[in-house]
Amino acid sequence: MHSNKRKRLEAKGWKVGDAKKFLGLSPEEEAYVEIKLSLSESFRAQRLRRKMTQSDAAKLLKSSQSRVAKMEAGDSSVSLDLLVRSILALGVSGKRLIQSLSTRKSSPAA
Amino acid sequence: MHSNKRKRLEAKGWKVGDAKKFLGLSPEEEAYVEIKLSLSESFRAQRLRRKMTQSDAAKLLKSSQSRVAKMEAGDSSVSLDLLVRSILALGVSGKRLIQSLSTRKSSPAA
DNA sequence: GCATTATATGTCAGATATGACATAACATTC
DNA sequence: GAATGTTATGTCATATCTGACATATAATGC
Repeated sequence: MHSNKRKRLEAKGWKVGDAKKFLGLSPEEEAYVEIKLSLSESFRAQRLRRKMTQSDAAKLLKSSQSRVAKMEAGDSSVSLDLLVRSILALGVSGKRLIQSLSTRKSSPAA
Repeated sequence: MHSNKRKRLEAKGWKVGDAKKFLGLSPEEEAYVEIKLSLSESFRAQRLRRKMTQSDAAKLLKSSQSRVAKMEAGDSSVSLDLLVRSILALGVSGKRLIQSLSTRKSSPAA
């Protein structure tokens, strides 16, 4: 694993440092986690771009501040469905959502 | 709505023809459905490319033939998570999965 | 320092997705 | 048209996700 990727994951609380578990992830598990993290970061970036607080976003999404925090933290209790629907609800088009998956640094599509 | 898109959705059992409900979908709801359909079709294409039956795929995914059928039918009971994890489990890389979302005809990214 | 605001973490009852099963509908070969 | 193989549809108990709440931990301004 490249160190910058490791850093990204550690920063999200995946505890890569001491986790045989993570290091043992199969390629498909790793790709899945990367897609989720990428969406998490997209969501946060879009929320901040719109100068919304987590509570503002929660209201828009008819969710709660705590769930928004978990979404942005890449918490394992958050589904891809919720992430995708939330990003779309912020006004990002399907096209741009997908572009963001392809164009990010350390992208799952890299 | 373009007639080719309508055709795609009708073919998947979304009953667009008589559905005010669908025609009334907001842009984000429509984008979400399009992403799901796109993944459904990707999954089926990949399964067939590997010359697997739905039962073969179910075994690989530790799921069931009926759920695979629902995945491919774009059934609303199937999550994005399951679709994405299943496509990855067939051996498609994260990169190619995302590319397929961008490059298809009538893509959600179009 | 201490309010105030924003974000993070833990828990849980209710909602939704899941694999499994039964069975139906289609297709292909004989 | 019977047999066989494949895919589709309906249902259900269990597993997983969800919003909500409480509360903790930053961060910012005074």
